[in-house]
Amino acid sequence: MAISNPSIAEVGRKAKVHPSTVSRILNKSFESHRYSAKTVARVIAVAQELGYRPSQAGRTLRTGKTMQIGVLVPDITSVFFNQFIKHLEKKVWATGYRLLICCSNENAQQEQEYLSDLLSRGIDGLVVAPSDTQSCQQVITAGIPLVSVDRPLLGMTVPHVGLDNIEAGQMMGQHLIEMGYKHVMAVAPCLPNDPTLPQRCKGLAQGLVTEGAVLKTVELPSEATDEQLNKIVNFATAKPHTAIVGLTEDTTFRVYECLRSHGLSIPDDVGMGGIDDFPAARLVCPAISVIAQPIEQLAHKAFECLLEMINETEKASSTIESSIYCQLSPEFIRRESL
Amino acid sequence: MAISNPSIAEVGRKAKVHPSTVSRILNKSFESHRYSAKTVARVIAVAQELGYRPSQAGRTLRTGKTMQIGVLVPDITSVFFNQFIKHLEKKVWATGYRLLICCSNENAQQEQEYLSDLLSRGIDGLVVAPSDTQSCQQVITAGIPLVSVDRPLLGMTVPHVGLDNIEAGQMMGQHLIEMGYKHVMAVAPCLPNDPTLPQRCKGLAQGLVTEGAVLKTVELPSEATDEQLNKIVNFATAKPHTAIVGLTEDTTFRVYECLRSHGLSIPDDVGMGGIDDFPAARLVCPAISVIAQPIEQLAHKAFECLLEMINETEKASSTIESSIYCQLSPEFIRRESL
DNA sequence: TTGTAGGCGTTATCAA
DNA sequence: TTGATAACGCCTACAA
Repeated sequence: MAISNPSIAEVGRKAKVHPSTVSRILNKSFESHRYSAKTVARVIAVAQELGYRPSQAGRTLRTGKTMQIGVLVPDITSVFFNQFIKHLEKKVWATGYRLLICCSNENAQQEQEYLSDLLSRGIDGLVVAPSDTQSCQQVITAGIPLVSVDRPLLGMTVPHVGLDNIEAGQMMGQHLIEMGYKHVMAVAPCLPNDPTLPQRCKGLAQGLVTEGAVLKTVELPSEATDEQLNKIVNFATAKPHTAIVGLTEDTTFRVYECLRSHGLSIPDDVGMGGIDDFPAARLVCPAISVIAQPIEQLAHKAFECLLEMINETEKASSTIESSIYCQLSPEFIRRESL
Repeated sequence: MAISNPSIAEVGRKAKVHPSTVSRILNKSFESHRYSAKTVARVIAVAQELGYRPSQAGRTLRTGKTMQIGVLVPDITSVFFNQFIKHLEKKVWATGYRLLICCSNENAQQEQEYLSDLLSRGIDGLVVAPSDTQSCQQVITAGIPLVSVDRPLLGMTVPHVGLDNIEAGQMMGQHLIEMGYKHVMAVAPCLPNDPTLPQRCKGLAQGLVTEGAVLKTVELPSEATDEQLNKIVNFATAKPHTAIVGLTEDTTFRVYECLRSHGLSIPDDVGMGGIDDFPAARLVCPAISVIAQPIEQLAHKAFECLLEMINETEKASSTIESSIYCQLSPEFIRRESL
């Protein structure tokens, strides 16, 4: 029997004042109403004594605001989104908002349902790393402030905060040629709706500007077959000056695991690098050189952007200049594998 | 300007029926009210057309249920809680509930505030891995169904689902003596309120039953000083047949990193093991032998237990037999470091 | 300095 | 087979 929380009415009854008085005192809204210090003290005391806690449901119904922000990411177990959420949460909490975290598992239908549910529960804004192009349409239609992170929603004038993936690829490519690698294989996860992957590839190609450099791209499914793994190993051992680049933390992890299980020596037999950093990359031996994202900055920018939109929609000034497209610079972390 | 969703009233207006009719049709609550197929179809069509979405706030105010479940963990970035949440979420979603995820950062005050906030927003139940002994008191007082996971709330008759930590320690200890190790150091994080750590130690001691076996325990703060790290290295190199056991994934990671940076060879110079598994443990070379938890099962049991309590409190049958204490068995994963 | 009344969206109870 | 009404807890324009 969930003990029903005391309402504003009960506090008022016990303090011998009208509920509205309680509301104003507890919310410190004294613009047009000033109360005697005695009353204020009494009301606060009673509220404390009764353990009064405002009902968000009531408040939301009245004000239309939930003070909740939705976050939809494709995968909550990846280090990147993990950290992102952690930073976002810290920032968000400080402003009184709370996070409603959702995980689409890279599944378009699940994403749709999740968003629909969020809209139903009520959110004041949404931060999304979309795994589907269309799922956010309903959020836009509902007029809820929206920011995409990591993966942009191409052609949808939604503000975006993410990595400069071209630059990330270039950085890696340039380092590769500096180290004398010529044959490079980029390994990508099978995510046709993730526009960051072709961009990273494109950057990689742009960075690999030297006589006879070759870039090959291959997709590695989540449950890779021996055939697919062999393809990578064959590439790695076929020629000298060969390097493999994982385009995401997951692919980097799995490729590294594969190369090692085949007894290949890194970086002697083959070079190895990755885009996105993760703890294991520095623990393994040889440690893996990676391109890291400024995750905290990403989270901060995304929330600042969202907050601005929320405040604007409140003022109904609707200066929908929502063409913010923020690209942050990556950082190369040199370790031992390249 | 967040477009206000159509309400049940607007659907009713357009479909020429009373709001309550809409409500019952959309909720399929036809026990005492049967409507003509024509009306039903029309209402559903209009709802669809208008893009009607029920307002959780209104519903909550009326029913007292939020269909939200709080999850409070000390650290969202640890692999263990990560996976736990992932599994929990999948299970919870299927029953119509949603997760409100909170991260206390091992901070008692933050935990208090979080819980207070959750109570204010309204949750139908709470799954908590407490980092403080008292913070859950307010949840109990509020009469909200509660289950602790991982870390039990000692002496508080709150249902618990967690690992059999004694058994986990024993398993590790037994393997240690089988492999001929005699001098063992257990490395723990500085978490005085985590009762699983002493239990893991206790089990370890119980497992180390052999002539001349020695168990030493040391705490490793989050930002370890050189002195603390040297202490570990000195222990590792002082005598033969020495092994180090990380009591959590974090300590295991850091100790391994430290041993390696000091050029120690594992397992030749020193053995290394850990309680709790994590991806990096199998990627490093030598791979780390660990005790793994049945995380998915943990999440399932915890939710089943919570759901039962929620349904019971609803029926107000209040058979508060809440003395469930569920301990799951660990699994030893032999790799190369021991 | 305090009170009053209305309504946010929903559903349960009662009536027709 | 359908409708009317009240109430959940809160906030706020308006009145005293």
